[in-house]
Amino acid sequence: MNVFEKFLASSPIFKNRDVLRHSYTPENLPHRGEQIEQLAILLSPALKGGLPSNIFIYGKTGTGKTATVKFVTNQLIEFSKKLSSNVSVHYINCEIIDTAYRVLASIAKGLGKNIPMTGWPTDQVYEEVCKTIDESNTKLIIVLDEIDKLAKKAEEALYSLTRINSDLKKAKVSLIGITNNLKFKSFLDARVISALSEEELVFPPYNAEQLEDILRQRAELAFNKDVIEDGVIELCAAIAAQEHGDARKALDLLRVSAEIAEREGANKVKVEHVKMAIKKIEADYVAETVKTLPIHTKILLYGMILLSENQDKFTTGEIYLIYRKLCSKISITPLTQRRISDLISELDMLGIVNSVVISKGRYGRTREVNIEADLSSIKTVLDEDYRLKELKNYENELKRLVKLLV
DNA sequence: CCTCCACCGGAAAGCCGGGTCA
DNA sequence: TGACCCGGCTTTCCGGTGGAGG
Repeated sequence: MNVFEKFLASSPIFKNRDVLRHSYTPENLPHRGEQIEQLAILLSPALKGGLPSNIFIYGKTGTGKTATVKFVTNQLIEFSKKLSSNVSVHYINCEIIDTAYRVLASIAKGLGKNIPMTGWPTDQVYEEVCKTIDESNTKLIIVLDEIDKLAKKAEEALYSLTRINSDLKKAKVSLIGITNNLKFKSFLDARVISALSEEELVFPPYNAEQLEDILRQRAELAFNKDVIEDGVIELCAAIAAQEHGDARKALDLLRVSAEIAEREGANKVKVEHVKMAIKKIEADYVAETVKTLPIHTKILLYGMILLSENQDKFTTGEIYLIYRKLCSKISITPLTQRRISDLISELDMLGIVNSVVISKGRYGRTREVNIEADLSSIKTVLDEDYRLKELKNYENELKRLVKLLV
């Protein structure tokens, strides 16, 4: 039997797993009716030959911003074809396309004009883009997803985009900016903000009930009949609702649960699979986070793990002492305590450790730290770092030092 | 009630790599 | 091409502080 044969056999659980992926845009969006309606109203002038206002959309991750915009713009395109009015939409994810140059090149490309990846001065590209847009003679709607990623690098470009209509003769451009950064407004140039947010749309987080509806709708498409046991969807929804109502998280959780069930050879997804999925997602997060940490933070964590063998809470001072020791062993120049203090806060933000500032009276004021994430997941990742390999040789010496501290 | 510990955490300046502009 | 700028990281400096012990 060919090794691939068993993987080809149709899954007892999944009917179509793509439905659970982030990239999937569903045919209807539960509990976003209001936002869809508002967006449609704002965009409708494009169909009547008018110019829609620029729109700014806020909302945390997984609140359906991108899905809603894609949904509405797709409908807009569809409808404009019926009316044979000339409307087009260009979607840009600013996390991927993150410089002024690339944004402009991307717009040009969307209209069928290729611009070399590098080489031209930006203002020449801008002129070229204007020309191209004008030639196309269309109502162009540009969607800038994750616009905060762009703003830091290319504020100037944003500004010129907001004023592009004065450089156009026939065509018209309106912009839709999307961000999950609620503080975005405060650090952007006021001119740009006021130009961009002629209209604003806010996407509130979903609550547990709404998440359940979303999950049920997708589950219907993604799974075979009756493979999801009672309580599974409710649990996924409840967990995601706790973490700011993120639909993306809820869908991930459901998908991973089902994948675990499938791998186990089970023919139903049970509540216990969800519990395993929660653990797996958590472990994956820790592994991924720790892996990408800078070396000093890794050393710091390594030290904390050593400390945690003898005590479950430690102070900044203790951590710093061990940290310096570790640095000298692998000949890396240590950072100052002030910096380490900040690194500990960063680990706290990432949810790897937990730190609280406490006062021990006569014995000073310090931060009390304990490791929150799964120890063994952290260890595994740290052991993979070649720069920390050397430390294995000093294990006994280091353990003795740690004992002395207690 | 005062002291004084052991660190917190803000401010500012230095350093460095990468990008921009004339 | 070199001067210049920018943002992230780090150091230096330092005023501030909750509460156990006197």
